[in-house]
This record gives sequence, C-alpha cells and structure tokens, in this order.
Amino acid sequence: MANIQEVAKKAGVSVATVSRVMNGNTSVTSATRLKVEHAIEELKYEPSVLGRNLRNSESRLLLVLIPTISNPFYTEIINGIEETAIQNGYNILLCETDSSVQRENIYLNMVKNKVVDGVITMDPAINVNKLNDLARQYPVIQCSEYEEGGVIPYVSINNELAAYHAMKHLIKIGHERIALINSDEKFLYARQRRQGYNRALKEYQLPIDEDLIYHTDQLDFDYGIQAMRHLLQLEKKPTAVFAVSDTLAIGALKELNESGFQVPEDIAVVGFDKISFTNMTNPTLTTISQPMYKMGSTAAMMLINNIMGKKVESILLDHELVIRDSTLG
Amino acid sequence: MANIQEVAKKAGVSVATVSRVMNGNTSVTSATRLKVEHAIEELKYEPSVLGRNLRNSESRLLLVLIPTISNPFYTEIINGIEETAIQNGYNILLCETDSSVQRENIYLNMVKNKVVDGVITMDPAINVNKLNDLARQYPVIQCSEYEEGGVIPYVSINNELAAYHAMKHLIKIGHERIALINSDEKFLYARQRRQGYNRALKEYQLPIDEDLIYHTDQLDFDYGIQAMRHLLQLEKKPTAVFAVSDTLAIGALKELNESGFQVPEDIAVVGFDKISFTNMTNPTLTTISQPMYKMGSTAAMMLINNIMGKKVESILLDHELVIRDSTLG
DNA sequence: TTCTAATTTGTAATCGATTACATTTTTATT
DNA sequence: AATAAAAATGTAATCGATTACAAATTAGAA
Repeated sequence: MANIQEVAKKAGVSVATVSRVMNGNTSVTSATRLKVEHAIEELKYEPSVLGRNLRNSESRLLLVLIPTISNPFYTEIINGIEETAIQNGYNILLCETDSSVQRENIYLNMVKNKVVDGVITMDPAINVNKLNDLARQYPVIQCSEYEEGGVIPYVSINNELAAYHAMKHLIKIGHERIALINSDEKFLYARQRRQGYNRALKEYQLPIDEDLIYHTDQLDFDYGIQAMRHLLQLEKKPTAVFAVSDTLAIGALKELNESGFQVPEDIAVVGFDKISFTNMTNPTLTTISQPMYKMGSTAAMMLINNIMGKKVESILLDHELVIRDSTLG
Repeated sequence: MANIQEVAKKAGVSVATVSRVMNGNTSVTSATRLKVEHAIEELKYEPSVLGRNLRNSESRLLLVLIPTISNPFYTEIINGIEETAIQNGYNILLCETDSSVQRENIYLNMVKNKVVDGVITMDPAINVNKLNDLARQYPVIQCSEYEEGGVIPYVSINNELAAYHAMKHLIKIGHERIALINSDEKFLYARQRRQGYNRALKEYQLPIDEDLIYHTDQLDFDYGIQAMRHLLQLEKKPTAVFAVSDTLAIGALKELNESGFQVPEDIAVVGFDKISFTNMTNPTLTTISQPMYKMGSTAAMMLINNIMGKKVESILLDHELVIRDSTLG
C-alpha cells in the first residue's frame, strides 16, 4: 500500500499538498488537485489510519463493554450503537467482560492508551471506582446499568416504574401471590425493579412474602428453570411470576410446561426486555418492552458528543408493557 | 498520560532504555531497570499503542465480519474468537455487514489501512472476488461459510453430511414426506445441505418432491413461520420438516403450535446449529449441533498463525445429531 | 510596470513508540 | 596495568500522517 510520500512524488508536489487534497479543508488549485487525485488513483492510495490517529491522537474507535454477548438484550443494543457509530465515522470495538476483573483492566486501559476514543459500558458488575476515575479524564457513557447519583452520563429506563407496571397488570387481572425472580440486588436495576414490585403490592395492600422472592446469579435460561423449580416446591405456590429478564422468564415458562402447569391458567408469567424469543414461546410471553435499539443509538450519540467536547445529559427512555398470552386468560 | 520521553527523563536514561525495559528482550542492568520501573510506576506510564503500532505496523486487532449479530449461532462463535484472541494478545473489532456492500467496503479497507491485522468473515453474502483480492496480500480466514475450491483457509463443518444425518434420522423413524426449509441456494451451506437432503432421500428410494422445498431470504423466526405456513397449505402435507437453521425451525415450530398441530405426532421438526434456545421450546428441538465455540477459537487461531506468517490449512470440524422431543414420538 | 495582498505550495516539526548503529562502560584475560 | 571482548546505554532514523510557519506564486491596484 502506497504512502503519502509516494503519492506526493508521483504527483510532483509536497506531502502537505496531498494531505490537503485528502482532507479538502484548505485551498488547493484545481490543477494540482487533479494531479494529486490522479496519483492517488494510480497508486490506489489509502491514508494510513495509524499515522493519522497518532498525529491526531484519536482512533475513531468506540469501546463497547458488555457482560456477555449471549443475551439478545445486549445484541439489540449493540445494533443501535453500531449503526450510529458508523454514521458518524466511528467503529466499535466489542468486548465481553464476562465479569472478569482482568479483562476489565485490559479494556479500560485501552481508553487511557488512546486505542479507543471513549467507552460505553453495559456491565452491571463493573468496578464503579475505576470507572469514575476513568471518566474524570476520558469519555464514558453507561448504558442500561448506571450509578445512581453518579457523575457518569447514562441512558436507561425507569426500572422502578416498569416493574410497577408489570406488577399492576398482574394484580389487575386478579393475582395476589406474585413471585419475583430477580437477579442479585447488588445491581441497581435489580434493586429498582424490586422497588417497583414492592410499591405495586403495597398500593393494593397485598403482603410482601419473602418466600416468593428468588434471586439468581445469572440471567441464562437455566437459572430461570432453577428459580421456577424452587418456587413450585413452595407450599403456597404463586399464581403469577414476574422475572426481571426475558431469559429467566423463558426458563420459568419451560419449567412450568415440563411440570404440567398451564400458563396462564395455573400460573401467569411476565418477563422483561422484549427480546425476539418472547414471541416464539408457547404461550407467547407478556413482557416489558425496552427500547434497546434506541438505547444503543442514544448511548453512541452521547458518547460521540462527549468525545467532541460537548456536555451530555443522562436520559431515561420510555418502556412499554406488552401483554401477550402468558398473562391472558 | 505520560509518554516515553518523560519516563526517560525522570529515570535519567534514554528512551531506548525505557523501551528495553518495557519490552524486556535486550539486556539492561538491574540497577537501571529498577530506576526505570520506578519512573514508570510514579508516572503511571502506559505505552501508547498508537505509537507502537505505527512503528511496528500492526494493530493487534482482528476484524470479525458477521452478517448479523442477532443470530445466537454467530454470538457463540464470537465467544470462541474473542477468548482465543485475548489469550494471544489480540482484540476483536466486531462488525455487522448487514449484507451491505458499502459497509463491506469500509470494513475491508480497514485491513488494507492496517487498522486491523487480519479478518475472519462469516458473511455468506460477501463479495468473493473482493475477498480473494484482499487475501492475496492480507490474512483472511473464512468461518462457517467458505468458497469451495477457493484459496482462502476456512473452518467449517461437513454440511452435506450433517444434513444427511438429520434426514436419515427422520427417515429411520418412519418419515417419507420430509419438507426442507432452506435458505437461498446462492450460499454454499444451503447447496451443501440440500445435497445431503437429496442423498438421504435417494438412498432410501424416496421421491424428491420440489413442493416440499421452501427457500427463505433470511433466517429470522418470522421466515420460519412463513415457510411453515406455506407448507401447511399444501394438499399433501409433509410429516416432517428439516430446517437449515434453528431460528427457522423455531419459527416453524411456533406456526405448528399456533395451527393446532402436534409435534412430533403430526409433524416432526429438525433444526440446525443447536443454539441454546432450542432447549427451551416446547417440545425441545432435535437439531444438528455445530461446534460453534470451537469453530470460533479455531478460526481465531488460524488467523493469528496466518498473521505470524505461518501457513494454515482449512479444517472441517465434527457435528453431532442431538435428538430431542421434536422428533421423539 | 511595480508593489502589495492574497493565495497556493513547500519545509520541517510533531505525535510516541522501536531499533540499527554508535558509543561508552564493564568484564575478562594476559 | 593494558587490552580485547562483551555488555549496557545512547543517538537518531523511522513508521505515516497533519499542520504551523515560511516561501513562492499569483492576482489586483496604482
């Protein structure tokens, strides 16, 4: 691949002029421009991004940190990030942390090293102190999970309200014993959704039965199965289940089918996220729709603005309750 | 962030010595090494990857091209790629082509521009000529989809044999009218799986009924639903369906459930890939298990070897038929 | 035509590392 | 102690772009 010197030589001009033609900001005679363009054409010159980045100290790369790529919730968000990034001349470096501190370190160093211009993190298990340190000097955006009252801009939804809506729906169709399959409450979203769960119950003067609340370590299908298995062993079984992730809800649904329970007749199920699978289950799954694509593109736009030195504000996007067969008698 | 000059100054040595300490290959007295390490510590120095890459003309980044991030088949492969990449000091730049020529161009230029050191493509719709051009000068590996008789190293499975196995299973349990939900036969894997389908039928002297073969444009659930809807309208309906992707099979299953058919009693279903969701459907889905993680890590290893100048050979990995409820009477 | 101002083009420093080669220091040998 | 050989360290070029500043060219005005 030819470099800028060779083009300059071939066109009989200086490298500065070639650079000017490439970037088109300062004035070049149309005659020389033509000469240079010819040389570029002939040599099939493509400027080295490495050289340019070193000089400009930018990489046009955005780091995206996700806990796992296996959850469709994240892949939809990534779609949104990628589209927006590309539209603005950026590309994304996708990295799974797998909640490993070592990986986290590698990735966060990439920001300091200027391998990337900024970072969007969706990892709820990220080290908050380290992230805040980083955010002091470099562009950082949190997506979906964030630090309450923190200084890092974020895009998310109102988790408390969304959970409240899901619960209100279950209560309104007559359920009184509603189980909650939650993830670890060390995560903000888990605490917030728990609060929504509590609020709805209180509002309708229903008791909060700790037996009906189950915490899982992860969000995979299997953990939903486990959770449901546990809940079915209770003496006083729930008549409905609210899971804080569709993947958990799908696992729960599976276990209910296996055990011969009718959904929603025996037990109703509500999920969270609206991943595309939820329309394929039998019955289809009632769920809280998160605007995942929008969340991704918003996060990307916020990060790019931040990189360009603009001040950005955190945003809470709207959710929506999607009522399907798993709660429709 | 401090640079190498500042460290050199603080340590009272030259930049070369600092570089030597950083890279640890050539000899440095333990006294000076200590001085330098102290300076590095104090200034919290991290070498600029940009500067290093420019000089070494490498980026330690691998480009991964996928048609879409939404299919779990690809995300499992990506897991394998990422793990292996990181183990070898590389990171991955994940890019969805969405089968857009424009994006394809952007991404392939990244290879020429040395933004990345090599590329793994899983996009079946990629422009083969362009890819071959690229592969003449740069490291390129194909994963899953490849060019038959081409020169680009690939890792895949024996698609013909896998489809043959799936069909043989269906035939052995008594099916004679077996529909095929295939994707566009412009893709090699589609042609190969079709061949396996044909071979099994021929071997058991069953007729090949073109009415039973349906082609879809994409692999999303909806296309599986469409396909099944079409097949159910046939006068002589199939008693079994073989779909070349789990996502299609899941859509088909959904449509069968909706339409009141019993699986596998009325119609049996076999998928392809063994994505995790196939264990969550009701009934669980019989499918061909592809070693996706292995495929990813193999592809990554091949690419890294290729980058290091080694010659690499194409590999076909083993598949496995996983029999589940959708074919178990 | 001559001079000034505006425009175009070139020169060379710069970004931050690596490394060939040169120089200095240390070690070993007689 | 003198010398050669080996080891440690430093100097400066290099990767490929951008850009401040300098120099050259052109245009315009008198």
